[in-house]
Amino acid sequence: MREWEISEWADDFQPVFWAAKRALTQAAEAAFAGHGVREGQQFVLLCLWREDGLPPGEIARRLGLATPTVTRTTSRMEAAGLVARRPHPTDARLVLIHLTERGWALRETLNAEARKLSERALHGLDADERREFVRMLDVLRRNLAEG
Amino acid sequence: MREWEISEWADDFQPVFWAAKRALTQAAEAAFAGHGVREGQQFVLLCLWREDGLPPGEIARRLGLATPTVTRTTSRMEAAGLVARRPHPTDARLVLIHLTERGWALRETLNAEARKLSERALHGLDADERREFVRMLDVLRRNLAEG
DNA sequence: CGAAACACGTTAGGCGGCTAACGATCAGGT
DNA sequence: ACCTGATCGTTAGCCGCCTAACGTGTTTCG
Repeated sequence: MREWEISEWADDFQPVFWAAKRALTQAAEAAFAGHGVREGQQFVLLCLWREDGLPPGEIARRLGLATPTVTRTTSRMEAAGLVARRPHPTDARLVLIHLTERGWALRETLNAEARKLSERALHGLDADERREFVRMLDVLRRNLAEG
Repeated sequence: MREWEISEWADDFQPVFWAAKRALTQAAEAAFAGHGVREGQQFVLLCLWREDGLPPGEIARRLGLATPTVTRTTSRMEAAGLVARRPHPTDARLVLIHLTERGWALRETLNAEARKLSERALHGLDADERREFVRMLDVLRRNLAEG
């Protein structure tokens, strides 16, 4: 039996990764939804907790996202009362995204929620395995990063 | 991008996974787009190559997706000439998704494309590491699977 | 000093994922 | 035979992600 007859793909890496990705996305959505934060917004918050008052393009650059993604995400977050838009004092092209009190207030809560989620996701893997796992994920990202 | 020295979360597992997931999604999109197949549709094709003529609900069950996702995806694939809808001979509730000639013809091409993508993604990891990686991804999925 | 080149955010539109609600069909119990 | 309850596919609408096109403001250079 030749190898390509055993499984369709050379290995089952892609289906397994795909399934894991959807599982984590859904679990994260469930974990954050109760606090009015949608999956994906947590990384924007993470970014702003580290440095508040960034323009959308800079957030996109730091998170590796396209700028329109950040524009629309922050619009929704603004509607949800998490952030506020303010004009840049000297450069009228720029818009600065600022955390609201509510955005700051969620910091500890969401960090705890994220820790719980990671713990649940990685349950059964010891510290070495977790390190290896994160390392391999990063290898993957670097391998696929263009430019 | 290299901006990830996250100290906010207990570990940086989630951001790294998130970045890897987007990288793989985009790379897969790029790999399949030239053949008129969009990211996500490859798994429906994989499913039908194994067993043609399945109803949407069954495809959803096998792939772990919600039924409406499959309904819409197969609609787009129908418009793209990859599959065709046919009524079930005895049960009028069911719709059977059949591969077209074009859907069958892409089998080897897309498998080759997928192998290339996996090879590129996992470059630098030996066979043992790849097995471990896939195993840990599956642990993750099982840990997060509800029910 | 003015026009071209550049930088920035937004809008428009597409795909992939989801849940909720709807309509149609089949199967079971009375 | 009929009404009830499952089962199935589709529609509608939300969010996350993307690219392309647009409009406005800034910078640069002739």
